[in-house]
Amino acid sequence: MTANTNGTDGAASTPRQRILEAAVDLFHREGYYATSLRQLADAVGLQVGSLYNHIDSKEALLGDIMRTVLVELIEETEREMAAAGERPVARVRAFLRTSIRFHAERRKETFIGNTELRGLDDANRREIVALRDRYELMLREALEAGVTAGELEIPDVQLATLAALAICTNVAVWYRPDGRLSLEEVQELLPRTFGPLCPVLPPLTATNER
Amino acid sequence: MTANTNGTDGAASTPRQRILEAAVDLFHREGYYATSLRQLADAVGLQVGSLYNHIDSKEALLGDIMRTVLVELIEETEREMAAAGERPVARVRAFLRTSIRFHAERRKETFIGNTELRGLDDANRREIVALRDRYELMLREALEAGVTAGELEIPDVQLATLAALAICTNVAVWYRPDGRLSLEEVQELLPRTFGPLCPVLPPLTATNER
DNA sequence: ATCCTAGGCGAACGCCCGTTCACGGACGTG
DNA sequence: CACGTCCGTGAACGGGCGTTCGCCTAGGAT
Repeated sequence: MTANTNGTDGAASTPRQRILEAAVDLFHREGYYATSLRQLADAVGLQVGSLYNHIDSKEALLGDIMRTVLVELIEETEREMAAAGERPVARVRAFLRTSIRFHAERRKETFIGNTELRGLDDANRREIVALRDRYELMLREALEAGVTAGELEIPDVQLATLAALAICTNVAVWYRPDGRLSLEEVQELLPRTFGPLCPVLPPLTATNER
Repeated sequence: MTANTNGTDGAASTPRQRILEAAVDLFHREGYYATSLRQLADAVGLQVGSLYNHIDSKEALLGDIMRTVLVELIEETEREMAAAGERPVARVRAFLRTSIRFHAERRKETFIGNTELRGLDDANRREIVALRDRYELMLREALEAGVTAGELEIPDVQLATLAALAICTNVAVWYRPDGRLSLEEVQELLPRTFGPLCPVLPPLTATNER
């Protein structure tokens, strides 16, 4: 156990944080396997051996990045869905809005999280997959509740879950902060391409939608 | 120029075909960078040096795989859209059905095509990106035609294009031949999660839909 | 003033990588 | 039977990889 317990961000930039940031950048641009620890060391201005004062291994570094971003995604989504109230449609929309924003704002980390699963060993992979399943479940349950409440009409809830997640996840691939559409516009327009939401869009009263 | 010109499949299994098939398998399961030519040689029962009687380089092998699958995807889609007739909605649905089927049946190759772009050098990458842009354009033009014809109501055509492609591309990630739903069911149900198609589903007359 | 420790340095380790090449056998063609 | 071509063999190449380690110094605690 070398690496210290420095989690995300405290106050300034600890060496560990600078390493994590540079790793996110490199893993996103070049890919995990194509990135060497020597490149990473260069990027933070260290010798390659010194990295090991802050990380346990290259693979643990990838695991930490993926775990952190997934945990934060889940936490933010739980918060937003809770704030959206009880109505399933409002909860689904909160999920989608949060997902779109998160995948846009944290596109490097989320992209890594969706691409580099194969770089993890069994223990890490199982953990990440479990987190991802939990995230997927949050949407599926909201959709199911919508069907049960008669607010949504969905031929197959599992398929709808996969479709919605694909749309949101893909934001990390194409979104650019200086792109044609602002983040607010994307958050407003993109969910309209999700079928189950379309026919139900009008009946949602303004009081339940924040 | 070593490698012979053997394209896809002639009659039986030439060494080159066996190499391509094994490479698809390994690149899909382990990733391009994580796959070594020694693994590949083992998989086809050759020594590593012998591979070079059939390929130019590891990277050219990846490029060939990606190019082939994209070209076939475009050709099949063009054929199906042409067979669907002139009405934009029918053409959009043909695109989606073909895309879903192709990404299900060729999920290994298409997965590689969507994940390993970074493994290509500039020349190969430009070519692949150009093919992908062409594919995307086929859908966008059909959607635009639908809007112009008043058959589709789409707030932002580019966003809708990205969303639809994300849904279809993602099929390669989760589809299993022995899964809960048959390919026919997925082809029928998944497009219904694509918003713009929903309200317009009934008015399509039976004569124009094959 | 002394000690302790965190952490950077830089060399080294063993390993595996993609690629090359001289060699030799198999085999269809004249 | 001789010849040329195809192609598999197996060793070798240089280089980059992740990781380890002994050394040294700076700075806070006592």
